[in-house]
Amino acid sequence: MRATRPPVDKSERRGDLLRAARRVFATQGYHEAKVDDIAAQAGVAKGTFYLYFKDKRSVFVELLGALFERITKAILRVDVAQDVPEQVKHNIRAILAVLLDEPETTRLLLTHAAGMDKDFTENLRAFDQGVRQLLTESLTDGQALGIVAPGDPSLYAIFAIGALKEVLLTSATSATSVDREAIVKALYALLEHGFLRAAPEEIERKPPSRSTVLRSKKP
Amino acid sequence: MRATRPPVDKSERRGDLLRAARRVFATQGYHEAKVDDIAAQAGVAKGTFYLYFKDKRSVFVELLGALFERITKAILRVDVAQDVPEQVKHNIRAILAVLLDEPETTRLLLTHAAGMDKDFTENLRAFDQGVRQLLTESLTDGQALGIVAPGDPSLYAIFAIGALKEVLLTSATSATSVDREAIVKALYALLEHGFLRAAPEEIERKPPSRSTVLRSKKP
Amino acid sequence: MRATRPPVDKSERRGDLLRAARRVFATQGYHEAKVDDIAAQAGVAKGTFYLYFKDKRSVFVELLGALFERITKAILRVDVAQDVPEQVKHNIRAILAVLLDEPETTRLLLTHAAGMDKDFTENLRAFDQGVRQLLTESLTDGQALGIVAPGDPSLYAIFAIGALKEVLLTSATSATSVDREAIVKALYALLEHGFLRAAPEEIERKPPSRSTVLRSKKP
Amino acid sequence: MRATRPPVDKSERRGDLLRAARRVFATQGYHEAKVDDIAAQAGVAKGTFYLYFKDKRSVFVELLGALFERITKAILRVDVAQDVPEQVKHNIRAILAVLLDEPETTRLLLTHAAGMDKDFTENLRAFDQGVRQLLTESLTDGQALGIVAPGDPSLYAIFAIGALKEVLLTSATSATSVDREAIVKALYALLEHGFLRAAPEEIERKPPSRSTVLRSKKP
DNA sequence: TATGAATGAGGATTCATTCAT
DNA sequence: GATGAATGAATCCTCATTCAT
Repeated sequence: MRATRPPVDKSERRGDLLRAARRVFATQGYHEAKVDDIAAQAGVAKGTFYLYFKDKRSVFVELLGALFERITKAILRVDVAQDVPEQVKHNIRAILAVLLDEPETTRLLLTHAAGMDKDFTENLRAFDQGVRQLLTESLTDGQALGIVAPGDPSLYAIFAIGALKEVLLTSATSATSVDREAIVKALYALLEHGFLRAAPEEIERKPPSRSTVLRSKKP
Repeated sequence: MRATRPPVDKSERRGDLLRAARRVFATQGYHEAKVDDIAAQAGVAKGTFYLYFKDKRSVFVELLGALFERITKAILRVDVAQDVPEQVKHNIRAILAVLLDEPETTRLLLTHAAGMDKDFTENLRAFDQGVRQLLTESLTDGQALGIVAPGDPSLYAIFAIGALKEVLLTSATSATSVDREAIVKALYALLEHGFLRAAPEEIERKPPSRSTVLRSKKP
Repeated sequence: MRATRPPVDKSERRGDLLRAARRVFATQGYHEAKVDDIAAQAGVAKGTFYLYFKDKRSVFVELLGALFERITKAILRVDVAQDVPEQVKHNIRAILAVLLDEPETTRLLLTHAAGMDKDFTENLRAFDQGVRQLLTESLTDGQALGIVAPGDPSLYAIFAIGALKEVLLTSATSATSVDREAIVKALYALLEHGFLRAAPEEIERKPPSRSTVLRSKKP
Repeated sequence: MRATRPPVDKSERRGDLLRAARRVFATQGYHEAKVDDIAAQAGVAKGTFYLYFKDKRSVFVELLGALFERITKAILRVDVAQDVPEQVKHNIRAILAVLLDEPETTRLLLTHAAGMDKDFTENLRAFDQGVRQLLTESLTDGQALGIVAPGDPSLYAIFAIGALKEVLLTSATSATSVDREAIVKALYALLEHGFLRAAPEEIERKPPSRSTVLRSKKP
């Protein structure tokens, strides 16, 4: 009846539970994850869970909150006075670093966060909003400087974010590991030139070479 | 025990319930949606729901199944022998038509489908897979013809899908209505040229011709 | 949400619930018995029931399974080389001991088991079959030795079982306690001589032997 | 929407439903039988059921009530001044006739009636009581005349009834048809002489014929 | 009469949370 | 702190019964 596992260094407990929760949530999703499962995964009794967390929801929120923070920190506001391409790539790289290192949390964010809760969905939207906002502003700055094409900058932000999300989702979801730098390059290339080269009239106008030039990834 | 409401108009019921379910699921998410809510929304008693659907899950599945089908039908495989840009735009337009007309179902798909069920998540992945596959193949064809940039075509597919998903999510999520044709153009422009013009020096260095011309499409 | 009742004495709970279920099932029958009733009878909350049993059906099955086992153990295969009458009486006595000590379980078996379930009915039939089979075999052995009258031994088995069942049912059903030894004797007497002495003239008319004649079915 | 099957002779309906109910109840048991099943089996709509019967329970009660009546009518009180064996056999025969002709109703009575209802169980007990009573009285009369062995006559009644019930149950339950007259003879023989011939000492004492001797045990 | 769509009471089951030890 | 037995609110689903047509 008493078990009281040797005080594993005390404050380890909370981390154990957090990690356990992350794994269980990522595997089963929020609703199929039972507090029992989390406790079992952490190797403690169910009651212990409640010594460290107010309730099931709050662990989930905490896990994603921490992720939000890390992502937020990882993103540097692009200074248009500096080397923009490098900053953009840096941001992509940084976000990938945060999220690909924690495929479980990524799964939480990208596949299980939405199905959670009305309240939390609001949270999530707020975060998304924030990121989009930030990016939109940078793009607007960029347009002023002519380094971003004219057009709706928030649409551009959405596209960029969507593209990034989808690779992350795919990576976090599939078992295969990925070549991060390849993603960085490919995504940056997309932002800079797209990947469609279909412009017949122009192709006709500019006879031989050029498409090569066009494709010449990123000078 | 009572038999109240006269059969309204007969086969309306099923449609009513389907619509009610769509709304409730979209609003509350699968788990917060109670069968009672759906019935109430449809203006019938709880038991009536079960006259038309096996269980709560099956309505959800049916709603998304129908959506999958409509999306699948909407997408035309790009024939690289034809006018590619137009076909690409057509596909974007078609998908937008299906999903922007039903923001609720779109919300189901993009925010609530994942939180459902392990089984259903599998379904969902299969659908995603299918779409990605199709697009990847088209892109591969395109590469052979030089109208798609070299590089990992499945990465391109992922980017394109992600960008599209994100606009859809944003649109379906925000109250504001959107200018579809603007989205079509902007997305197509992204695919064709990206939006970063990050190397002014180079642009200057490479005077009049191509890239400028090419890019000048939109303004 | 509350955690009330201190674990009493620990593993008592299961037994409490089992007993409670037995009583409630015996009183109300399987279908009229609500899980709430069982929990209430055991003095615990409904949820507690499910800590110890998978579902309502499984308690019922467990109760009867245990009974089947006890009955099966109680019955000794008659060794025709030994004192047969004593063995027969022993078996009667043993079965009575098992079943009269638990009138509630007996009621479960004899009046509520059949109304349960198609599946369970099958179970029940199998048990009946087994007992009948065993008895039939013994009787067949007995016939070879001339200590069982000629005739269909399975019919004899059925009669004996039926007679025993009916006393048990009557006893378990009526409030009055019974004199077990009286039952043993009376039942044994039935098996040995019947109770009808209906043909005085014939007995007189047909002097010594020919009881064969007497037996000659239907005078 | 209208179907109104051609008025199959009107009063047929009730009989159809009764027969349908009998079959369904016999097959599935009272609780697994759905009113829908009965209506379907009778080839009418569910609502029609309620035009002829107050509720589900009442059909069941009616079916068994009719059976009770037929059984009651079939049993003739034994007149000890007449040919007793023949009367006994007649009763056995009559009961078999009623019940073996309707194996379904027999199944209702013997396997599904008990699991029904508290109220109905009372009903059933009353009927059983009545039959037992009647038989007990006859046996008591018989004892006065010396044609029934001494001993508790109600116990004898119980045995006889139990033996009969069990054959009926077995017959109604197994697919194989049975030789009624064989049952009559065997049961009567049981009542008259039992089937055990196990009396070793006596066997030694009465060399040749023995079985007669054996049988002479009680009188 | 016959129909069958609609109703909603009723009950089994789950699981987050509490709290006596 | 740790434990895990106990709790009961919350929901899904079934199906006998009703009644507008």
